[in-house]
Amino acid sequence: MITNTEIATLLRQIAAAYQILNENRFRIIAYERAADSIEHLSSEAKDLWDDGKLKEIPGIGQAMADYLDELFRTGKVRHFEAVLKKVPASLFPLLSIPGLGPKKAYKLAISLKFSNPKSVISDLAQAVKSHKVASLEGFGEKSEADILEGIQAYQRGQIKEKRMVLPEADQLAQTIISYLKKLPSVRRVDSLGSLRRQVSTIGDIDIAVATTKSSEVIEHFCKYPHKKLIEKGPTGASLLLTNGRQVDLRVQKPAAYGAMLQYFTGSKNHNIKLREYALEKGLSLSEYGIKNLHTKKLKEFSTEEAFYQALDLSYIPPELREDQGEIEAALRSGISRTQGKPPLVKLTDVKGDLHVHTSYDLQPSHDLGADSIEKYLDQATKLGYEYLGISDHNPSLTNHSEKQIIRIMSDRKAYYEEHYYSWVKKLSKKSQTVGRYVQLVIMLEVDILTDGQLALPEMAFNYVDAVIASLHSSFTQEREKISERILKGITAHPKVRILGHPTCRMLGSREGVDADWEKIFKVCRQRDLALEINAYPQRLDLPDSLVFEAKKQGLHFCINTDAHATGQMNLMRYGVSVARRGWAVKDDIINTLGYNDFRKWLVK
DNA sequence: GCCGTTTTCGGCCCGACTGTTTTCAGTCG
Repeated sequence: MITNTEIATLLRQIAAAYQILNENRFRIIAYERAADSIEHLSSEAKDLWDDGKLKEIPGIGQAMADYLDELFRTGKVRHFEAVLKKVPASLFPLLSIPGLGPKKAYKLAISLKFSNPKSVISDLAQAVKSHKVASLEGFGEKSEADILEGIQAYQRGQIKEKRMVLPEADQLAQTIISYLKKLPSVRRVDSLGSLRRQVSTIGDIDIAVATTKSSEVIEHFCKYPHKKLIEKGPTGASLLLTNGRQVDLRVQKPAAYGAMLQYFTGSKNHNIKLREYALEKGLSLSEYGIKNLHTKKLKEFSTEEAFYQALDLSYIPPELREDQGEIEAALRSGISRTQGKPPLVKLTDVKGDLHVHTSYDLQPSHDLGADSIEKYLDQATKLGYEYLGISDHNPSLTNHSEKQIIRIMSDRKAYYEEHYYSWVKKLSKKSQTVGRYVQLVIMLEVDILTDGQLALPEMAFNYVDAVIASLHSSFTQEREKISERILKGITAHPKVRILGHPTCRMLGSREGVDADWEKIFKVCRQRDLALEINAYPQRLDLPDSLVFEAKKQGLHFCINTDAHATGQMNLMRYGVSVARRGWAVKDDIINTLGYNDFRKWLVK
């Protein structure tokens, strides 16, 4: 099967070929945009094709849809092949080298007669070393050195550190931010880019500083422990840290800080759409401010709020800036200013965590947690929660008879209740206030087996309030099979109320399962089931893009940490970020309900 | 080649940097 990445690569090759052939530059941009769009799709383009929905992809029109149709039917596109035949195939690998674009790569491939795409990069390195490049028109001494460095950077990139998960990036950014704040001339510091937008994985750390003494700040930044100073100029600097991570600093005077913050927060597509929108008003946007195209005057902005306001838009939270309709939405709410920003769900809205694993040994199919129920209750109290759901893994099927499992489950319920009541008792002795203790919900995380059956005998359901159903095996099943499996699992028992970490992805190590989400969402909606937004940093599952889709269909979500130790309950905020990136408001999230309402939803 | 609260034609984001140039093309974010 042809993947989105492969399609994107193919479209970028066409764009590059067209660039060399001096084709209309907007046609080139159209191909690049289509490539970006397909690469960032939340589902496989092939599946959309199956459903006849290719043209719903932004940047895919009639012509592109026809080409892709041919690609999926026959495995190739005659038009693409004809275009690619006009340029040497050996130029494409060269595009991976920083500093080389289509024109230069073409020039090199033709002039130096590179014919083998597999060896072209080492062929080029060889050519540079024997100074065959400097004499070419448009190249010089410096180009040779740059190309060599580019090849080395490319080779390093091959073994480059994986992208960071959010907490790792957060922590690193915080360390640097505290370091920068030591300087009195630093007025304000913010993270920028994907970290500020709370994207699930982060490449580089970008940081902004507002100051009137930019050179002093840059000097201070460059003294931060590092392996290599990559770049240093009047507006910022870049460091490669000893842990292999890159940090970019941008400085700006306070009066113009807002435009800079906006510009470098991105996303690229958000900024492009915003500039197009501004142009219609006769305004041109840049990192320095807003220029009136008639008077040619540049207006500066100290805050982002003022920047968006000057465009007649209500403030758009960074998590939404992905060109998914947020500008149109801000425009609508901007008509009645009082409505202000969209009421996205906040961390403080969350009233309970329904997915934690304790150390109580019920001989489970998977792992136990590290801490006792009392410790979890204490932590939930500390976090200000109204309720806590214990969702251990089900007892293993292979090691127990049905009767034994029922026994284990009944013992477990008795154990939790006993410990809960003595915990409450102890607490009420200590404090004067009566009532208002964290409520305990006895749940279970039950495997959906490969055939869609739940890994818990019918009788054992009597000992739980509700169940989270999750996949923990056979992630590579075919789309149709795994979709049926999930549907069977979530409808197998009325006590199933939540679909746990739905895609089962592991960031950086495992793709999510390939399932028919539209169908699954429909059934969840019919049965009023919640989709879990698992806040565990390697999961962040549902992914934000699917939250966005599910929300459109009116589904509810439950943000859980899946904590295996009490400390991990603090990771809730990353789940909230995912929800926000999917445009979820408080009412979309089941565990923002007060205990009584929540209980009404949970126990049917 | 895409796209539409100026919709089926005629537009299409902005600026920095760099090296090879002598006014700019190419690349990048």
